[in-house]
Amino acid sequence: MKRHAPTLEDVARAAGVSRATVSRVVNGVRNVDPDIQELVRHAIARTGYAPNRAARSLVTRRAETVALVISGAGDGFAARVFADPFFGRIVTGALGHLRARAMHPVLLFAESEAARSQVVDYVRQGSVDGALVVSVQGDDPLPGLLLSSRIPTVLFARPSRPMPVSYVDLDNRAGARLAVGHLLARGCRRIASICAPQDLSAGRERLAGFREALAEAGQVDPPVAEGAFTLDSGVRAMARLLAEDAGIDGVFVANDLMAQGACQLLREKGKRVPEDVAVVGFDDSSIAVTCRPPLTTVRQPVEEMASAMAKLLADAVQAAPAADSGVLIFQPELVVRESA
Amino acid sequence: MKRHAPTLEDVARAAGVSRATVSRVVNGVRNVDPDIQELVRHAIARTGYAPNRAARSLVTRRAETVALVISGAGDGFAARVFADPFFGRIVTGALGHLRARAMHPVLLFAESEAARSQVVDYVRQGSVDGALVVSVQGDDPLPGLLLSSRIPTVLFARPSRPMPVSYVDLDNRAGARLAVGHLLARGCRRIASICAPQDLSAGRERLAGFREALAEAGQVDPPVAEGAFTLDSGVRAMARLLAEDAGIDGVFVANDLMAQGACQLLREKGKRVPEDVAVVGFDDSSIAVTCRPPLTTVRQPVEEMASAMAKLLADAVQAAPAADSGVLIFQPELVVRESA
DNA sequence: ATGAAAGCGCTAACAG
DNA sequence: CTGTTAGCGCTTTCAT
Repeated sequence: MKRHAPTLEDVARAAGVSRATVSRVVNGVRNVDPDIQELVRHAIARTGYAPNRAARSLVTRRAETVALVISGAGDGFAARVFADPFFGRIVTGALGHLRARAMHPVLLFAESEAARSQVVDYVRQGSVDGALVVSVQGDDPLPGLLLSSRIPTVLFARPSRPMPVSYVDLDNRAGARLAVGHLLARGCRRIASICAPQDLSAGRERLAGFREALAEAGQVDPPVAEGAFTLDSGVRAMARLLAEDAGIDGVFVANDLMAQGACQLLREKGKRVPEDVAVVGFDDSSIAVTCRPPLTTVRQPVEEMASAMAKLLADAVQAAPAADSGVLIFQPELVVRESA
Repeated sequence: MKRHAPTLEDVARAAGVSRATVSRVVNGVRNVDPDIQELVRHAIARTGYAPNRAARSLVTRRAETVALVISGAGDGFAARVFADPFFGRIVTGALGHLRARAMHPVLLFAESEAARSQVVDYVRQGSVDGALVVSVQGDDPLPGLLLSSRIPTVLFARPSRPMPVSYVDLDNRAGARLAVGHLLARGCRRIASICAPQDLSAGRERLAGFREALAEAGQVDPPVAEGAFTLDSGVRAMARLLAEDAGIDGVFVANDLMAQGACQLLREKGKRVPEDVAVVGFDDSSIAVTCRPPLTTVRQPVEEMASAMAKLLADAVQAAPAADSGVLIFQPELVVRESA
């Protein structure tokens, strides 16, 4: 048995041609005699050859790989990410586009200072050609680090502090207005909100849209409680809201997971959803369907957005090292189910 | 501005030493004069040098990276994976160990034939030193492919067909017996099960343990319905069970997600949990806590198992190419909450 | 259309 | 303790 994996050299010898020819066949470069191609393919199959990525990457200066970084913080971060279908949609969307471009996606978690710098090292070492990053935390230092390392980067959602970087985002303000409009239309008179962390651009925008729409309808200073995107935090926020004003008859919640939490608490407090309190979520994640009752929610076209993100990155990688940044804003859509 | 990233050569020049010396400093090899070390470190910082992974990997024949492959099938596979906290626990556990060994985890999805062969290519190209694989599907061809590519591999759970590969697993049979024992002890007389896919070893073992324990207590041929680990399938399986025998007063469900589905259906049918029907889940995932009522469940020490898996792999990578396979079996534990 | 040869950036003997 | 040197496996001009 051979010690090492077969190399181009081995295949060349087996086929009786030069390394260069085998390389051409492997890479599908034309200008190779069909007969010889056949010969080489045979030799490849016989030897069980697989190109060595490191060697190739060393000369092409390409890894054919992009990082998909989920950046946040706290204990059990990975566990939390895996409890939220939202990320599954992002991964699905990005995968679709990357597979087509024959780019390998590599999922990385940056949940701590140490992990973050490991991620930065990883990309700086040329292991990937670029990074797609999803921050769950406001003021995430990662985009800045990546940017100053001159790594092609595309963010999901606008960075909390302005910087020259590409990103895709949802028109969050419009989403909130959609939700409030629906609540108003079904006759709610006392509307509250469980908002997202305010250090996140999306969190601020959704709250701003909520307040604007409500102000236009004449309700000022509505009850608001902040959650952290988790189910638990939704339960607690709803409890606070009820304590503040027991007469609430409509709630706009900044994501589906917290909306599910709100529904749970409401039921425990003897309130019927939507008869006593109508609830509108955000994201249209799979939870919206499995929740009891199924959630009326603001649909974010996550898969499309993630796919666009991948496309933006692929373009940036292909182009000059410093391609100019692109921004893509998507429009939300209201999906009416039973909770409101 | 420089065209390319700085290389060892650049740093060496800047520090007035040879490439080898810089390399030694970078890799923490001793035998380097402290003063020179300082000098070199300075030069590294000034130039913003980061070692090129491809070049290093080419000579060391190490990628310092392992793949964590989640293998299954079907549309929206990634989405389903991200809806199940179980995987989050695996990732968390594996990450802990890998980070300590300065190994980079790369999460890969093998949800289709095409994706699977991409994964195999990826590992065969030497992009990773080994693979940790979690199959959600019986008869997964991936372990076999990896094995015949002579890639160090460790599986989560026993492969459906015997093969010389390392794996960690739970004593699933014991877990089922724990659950049945509890149901029996609380007085259930008519116990059913929502089992997992029977092409999975874990599915077969849990069902076997269930039947054994019940047979010993004198209940033969209990009602059984198969689910697919998803919430939806749990709902449907529970409906079938009830249709078959309305007198069921206890259910052993093969995972928490399906148990949640069962609880939902039970409630809709006007049955109280646990008063009318007691439900025991499996895994002790985060769902067990957030479910209403919180689930009594069989705890699987997933994080520990995943960590052990990573350790097994790291050892295999360090050792000879063909280190002998190791098998580690963990014991389950019953966690009593409110559902039974 | 094919081959020869020059590196890509790094590590690891081997000298000194 | 430090420098010199020989590749690792591959792509890519440049000849032929």
